[in-house]
Amino acid sequence: MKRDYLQTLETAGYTARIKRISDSIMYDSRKVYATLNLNIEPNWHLIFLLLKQEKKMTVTQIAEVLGFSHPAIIKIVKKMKLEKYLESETDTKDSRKQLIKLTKKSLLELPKLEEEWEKIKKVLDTIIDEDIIMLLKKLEEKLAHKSLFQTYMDYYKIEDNSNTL
Amino acid sequence: MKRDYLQTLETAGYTARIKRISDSIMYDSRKVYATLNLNIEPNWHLIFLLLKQEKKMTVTQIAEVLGFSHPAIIKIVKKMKLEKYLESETDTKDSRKQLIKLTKKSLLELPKLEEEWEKIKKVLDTIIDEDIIMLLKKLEEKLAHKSLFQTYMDYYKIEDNSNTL
DNA sequence: TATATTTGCGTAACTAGTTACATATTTATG
DNA sequence: CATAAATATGTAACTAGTTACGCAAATATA
Repeated sequence: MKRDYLQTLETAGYTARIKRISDSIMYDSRKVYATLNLNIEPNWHLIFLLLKQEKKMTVTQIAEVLGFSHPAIIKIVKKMKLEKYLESETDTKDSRKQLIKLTKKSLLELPKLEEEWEKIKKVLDTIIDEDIIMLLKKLEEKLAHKSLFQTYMDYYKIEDNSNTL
Repeated sequence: MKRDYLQTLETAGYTARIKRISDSIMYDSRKVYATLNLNIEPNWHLIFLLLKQEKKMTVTQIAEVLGFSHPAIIKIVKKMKLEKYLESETDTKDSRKQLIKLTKKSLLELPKLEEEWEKIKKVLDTIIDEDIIMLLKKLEEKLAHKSLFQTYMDYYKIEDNSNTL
């Protein structure tokens, strides 16, 4: 039986194929970290880069900037704190806000991590070229303008009364 | 703070962006099904299409064809069985094998479901064009030839002794 | 100023996948 | 023919995300 069956499945196929690619990159990154004995998870990379640059950020800010839900950020931060890569302090002006920042350990290990990321980047560059980056942008613009769900609702003029119940 | 921050993050950004797109499509599909009061999950679509065509398949066959791990298929099948969309029988020639097939309920509801999928397809077609499909193929070919992990290992001539421990 | 609304964080329960391990059956081999 | 290896299914424990809900603090409003 053909292994590229997904390609024959049209709609369901496209989205599954995108997910397949995305998943395989993630799980492979994980394997690379494991092989290097780095106690780091793939999605931490984003947080490191972000906080290196911005120094202190709140949960909500990180979620907003990376496009995740805030509970996702809380989970990642919690784990990174356990590994002593992050610490947080309460904002003196607004006690609801938790200011999250890199620890000394992070800053110490960052050069080594950056070296590894550079090596991973070289490998990823053999897969992801200019065309793909352009296309990512195109897709993002389409989805940023209006979500797929909203497009569907508008297309068929369905009224979303999920908020009015 | 800019919302397209991911675009500045290079390597980590690309993979996160692909995941972001893939996730948003999935969660939006889920919303569409919910709005239509269809008690169906997005990834069931693939199973329906596959079994409609192939009639009977084993867990391993489905996993192979769709590119999932076999436990993933077991989970999906289990849920679809609970909703009476699938049933299975033990292969008479090889009692290890479970032959999975659509139920009468599935066959009865399929026309209606296909109608809905056609509507969803129209909306997805406003996002996914020829360029994107071509690119998907390109990416898949690169990854099919050699996994990212293997590419990394070969690139830096690291010996994978995870199997020899 | 008192009350209502918004905002920020956190948790719970869910989905979708993975790898690693266990068990049973079938097939291959000495 | 007995034993070893491969195959098929299933379970457990894990990751990564989501939505829905609760609570407290800050802000807006009557």
